[in-house]
Formats: sequence, structure tokens, C-alpha cells
Amino acid sequence: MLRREVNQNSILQRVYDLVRQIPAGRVMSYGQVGDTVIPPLSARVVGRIMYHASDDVPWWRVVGKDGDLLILKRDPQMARLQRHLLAQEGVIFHEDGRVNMDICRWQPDEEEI
DNA sequence: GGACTGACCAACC
DNA sequence: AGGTTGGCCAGTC
Repeated sequence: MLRREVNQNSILQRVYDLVRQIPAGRVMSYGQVGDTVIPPLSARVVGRIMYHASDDVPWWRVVGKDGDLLILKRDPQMARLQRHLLAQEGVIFHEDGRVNMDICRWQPDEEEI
């Protein structure tokens, strides 16, 4: 019982919970997610967590800081899926295939869109 | 229970 | 202007 609730819920659940709150058509960077959930949480950990994401988590709304679809390095096919899903939600892309972060970046503070 | 692994990121060649 | 390095730290083996 005395086990810290933080560990009990695990970082995993917290990250999932935050990602679920990202509205359609908006994205967050890995580093931003980590910084929002628990300040010292590194972006790298968030990336690992996304790998285990279940289908009910909109993992595709998490991209690299510059809007790059970083999954591209690991699995180009999945990057294509991610781009499709984002485009379907109305996310604006640069010609390079990167997400336009200036327009689509989202943070919990701006609950009112 | 120590060592390895990363959907990262920034700094440095 | 592109490759390498190092820090980051929760999971997994």
C-alpha cells in the first residue's frame, strides 16, 4: 500500500493518458510529452513507451521535435501509415513530409482551442 | 539485480 | 550538411 502511486500507475499509464488527451489534428513532440508528464522524463523513454502503445492510444499524434516522423528510421511503412492518419485529421505537412509544428503543436495548457 | 535497449535530442566533429 | 557521441532513464532479459 505504501508503494508510491507513481510507480504503481507507472510512467506508462501516465504517458498513455496524456497522449489520449491530444485532440485530433494536433501533435506533440516526444520531449514535450515527457516534460509534461514528469519533468525529468527523457524523450527517449517516451519513444520506448510509444512502441508498446495499444490501439486505443493515438500514438501517431506524437512526432519528433521538428515534426519529423521518427519511426521512418525504424519502419518506413509505419511512417506512411502515421502520415496518412495525421493527414486524415487535417494536420498540415511541409513538402518534406514533416508536420508543421507551428500550426499543429498542442499542449495541455491550451485546453480551449 | 546488473547489463542491454531504445518511435529522442542536442552537441560535436 | 551529414555522421558520430553522449546523456537520458524506464522496461526488459
